[in-house]
Amino acid sequence: MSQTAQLSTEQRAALIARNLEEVIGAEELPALLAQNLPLRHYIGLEISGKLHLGTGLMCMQKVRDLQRAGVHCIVFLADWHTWINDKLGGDRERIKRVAVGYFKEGLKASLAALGGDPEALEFVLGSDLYHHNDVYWETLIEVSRNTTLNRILRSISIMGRNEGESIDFAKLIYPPMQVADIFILRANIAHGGMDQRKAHVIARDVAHLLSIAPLRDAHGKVIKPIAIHHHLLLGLEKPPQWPVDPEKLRELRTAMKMSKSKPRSAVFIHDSPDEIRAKMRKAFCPPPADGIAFNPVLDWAEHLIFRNAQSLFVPRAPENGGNLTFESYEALAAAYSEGGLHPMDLKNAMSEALIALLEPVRKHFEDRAEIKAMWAELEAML
RNA sequence: CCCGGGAUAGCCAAGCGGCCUAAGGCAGCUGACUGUAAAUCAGCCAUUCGGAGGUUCGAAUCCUUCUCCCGGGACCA
Repeated sequence: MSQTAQLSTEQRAALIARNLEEVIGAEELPALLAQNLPLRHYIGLEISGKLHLGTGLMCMQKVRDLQRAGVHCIVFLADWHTWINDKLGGDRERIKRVAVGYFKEGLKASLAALGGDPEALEFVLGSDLYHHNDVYWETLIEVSRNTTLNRILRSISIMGRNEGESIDFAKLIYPPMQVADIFILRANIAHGGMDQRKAHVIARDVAHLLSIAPLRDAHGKVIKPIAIHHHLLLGLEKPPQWPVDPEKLRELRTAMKMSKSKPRSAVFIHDSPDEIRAKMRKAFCPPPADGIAFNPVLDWAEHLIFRNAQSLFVPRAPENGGNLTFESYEALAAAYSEGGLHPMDLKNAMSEALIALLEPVRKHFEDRAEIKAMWAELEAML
């Protein structure tokens, strides 16, 4: 905190807003910071399987930034949302155990590896938040009263569902619950990947319509939560249409995000070095002639490696030109585009860089029997 | 509770009494080719058709029953 005290409002705002895909309500941020109000952040995570780099690193990278900016960070372990979405077999007691066991450990280890403070990170379990909490349920109804069915239907389509596919009614309760979570946790900053923007936008739209638990600033004025959305890492697979239509690039990137249900698309935070190398070797990595607009390996270099390391070292055999070091993503992308870096050398470099970045996380899971046991319990549920 | 439709591999899906130790597609796996992946080519991938009975020389295919899913209706003091 002493470090925070030395940061100017501008510096804090810059830390909060950096490396994001978008900040909704950016213009409200300086005023909020100037009030010296203790800021609260929230990111809600459904307990739905092994932690991949999108959750472990992309989310926690931002948490680290926020902590440095003096924001109190909260991970909301959404066990009810897991239940609603039929994940992990629906055994609620086990979901809870996995949430507070595996998920918490994995996220703390990831945050620590990225230079954040895991001890300062607050974890709130959905079940605990909802238990005997009238204000929560009242807010859920208030949010629902101020949202239309059409809007809810639109917002659930992002949960990986296809049009026309039949769903049970509980799925419709999911988005308003997510919105209520934000207000009941009194989060000034709602954080998630780009796939979370619909729920966050609803939260902002209803913010001024709530009477039970509105969000207020230091002067008691009702305010909207600021929504920050990080980049969704590309999965390592080839997209369905290739080459990609530049017009559709944005939606394709969302559709092609890393996913735990497509094991080839994702690297998990505790993958072994050999697993990481194998996945990288199989990754879709189009040659420079095809452009670099859609290249998962470069995407990871930009969003994971250069956000956490000064450089990327490329080990190369002498006959292929010898070793290389890149100091920035721009330099790397330029070299790749010009054909000065072979895809395989890029992959090798990325494998080793990721292995190094994840080394503390892997050790955390390997060294302690009880943590390994949590991981084993989760694997058994998949 | 009633009527109707359905249940075939991870997913989609053909077959509707013998040629089914079940077509095809997607996904996946292995190999070839590329100094990566992709693309392409070759190979592998359900002894079994939601469960249990029965009819028959013979059933995924017909009958009975149970379970589950979908659509609709009924109930609504």
